Amino acid sequence: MTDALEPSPKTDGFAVMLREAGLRVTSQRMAILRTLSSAEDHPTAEEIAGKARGSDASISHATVYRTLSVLEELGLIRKLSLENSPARYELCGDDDHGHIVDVGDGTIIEFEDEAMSARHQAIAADLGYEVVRCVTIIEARKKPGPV
Amino acid sequence: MTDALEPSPKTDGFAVMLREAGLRVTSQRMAILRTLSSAEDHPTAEEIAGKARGSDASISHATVYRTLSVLEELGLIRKLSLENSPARYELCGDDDHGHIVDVGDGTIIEFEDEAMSARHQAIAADLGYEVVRCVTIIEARKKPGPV
DNA sequence: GACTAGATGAGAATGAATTGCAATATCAAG
DNA sequence: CTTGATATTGCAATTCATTCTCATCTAGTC
Ligand SMILES: [Mn+2]
Ligand SMILES: [Mn+2]
Ligand SMILES: [Zn+2]
Ligand SMILES: [Zn+2]
Repeated sequence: MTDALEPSPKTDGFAVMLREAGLRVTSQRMAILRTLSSAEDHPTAEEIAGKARGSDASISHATVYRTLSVLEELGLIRKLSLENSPARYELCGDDDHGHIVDVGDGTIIEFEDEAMSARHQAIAADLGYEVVRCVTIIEARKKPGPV
Repeated sequence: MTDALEPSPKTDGFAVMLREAGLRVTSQRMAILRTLSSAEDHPTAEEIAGKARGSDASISHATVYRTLSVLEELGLIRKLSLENSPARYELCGDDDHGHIVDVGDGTIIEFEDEAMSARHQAIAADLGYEVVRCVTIIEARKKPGPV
């Protein structure tokens, strides 16, 4: 139940990161960052726009898209391109985590798997590459419940 | 240098699979399947349309999209939704393979990794899911070549 | 050869994302 | 605290991939 609309140590950090990148700290950018910071799920650009308007009314969707691009290049957020649906976004911690998408209802479950991440690094390294970003999406179906 | 436009044991197999699924075997569907069958890369729908028109002139792009959906549901092909670009398609063998996308030039390299696939199954199973499909995309940068 | 459900072609429509441009706001400098 | 340079924004129009509508066509069946 933390208030997503107020400054906090976490969001203040965002401001610093923007400045360090030579970008201006605008109310729109902070509102979007706060929205992502308080999101438990993986919202789409338009969902982010809707929530961000709660703290800073009338943020245009053009600004949302532009800001999301900027933040992604900055490495602050991650974009998930799922099939047949608009892209979804999340703040990134520095973990390489994967997503299970329930093909039944679209639920997204996150998971971390050290072995998998290690494999990604190794596979890329073998081919002379250095990992920039990994996307793992496991589309899966709920198994018939036990008993 | 095999001719992609002629029937072959492989493409005859496609016809059988279509019939078994209760679908009609049309020249358009076969042309698209042959195109994918001879593709070394991961073409987009429009690229597929262009090549398929070589064997069956004037296949509409609507038909290409419709056919690709049908073939995907049938499990004959796989759709890859990469970021910031139209979807790409490939025939699927029954292997769960991943893709390394060179962030420099967009090159797509395929890889198979038994350990990784096993992890996918295990992770899903742990959460009570059964894998339908896995997408692994490793965006990576070429490492400075040795000497 | 005729019938019929399924498939196609042409183009309009949709929806996500991007862009041009004039107006606005950030922030460094004075 | 002002000012000015310029990054950023809002709005609307635009692009682009993909989907849809519907009249026409065709594969498969008898
Ligand atoms: Mn969501
Ligand atoms: Mn290609
Ligand atoms: Zn996530
Ligand atoms: Zn592939």
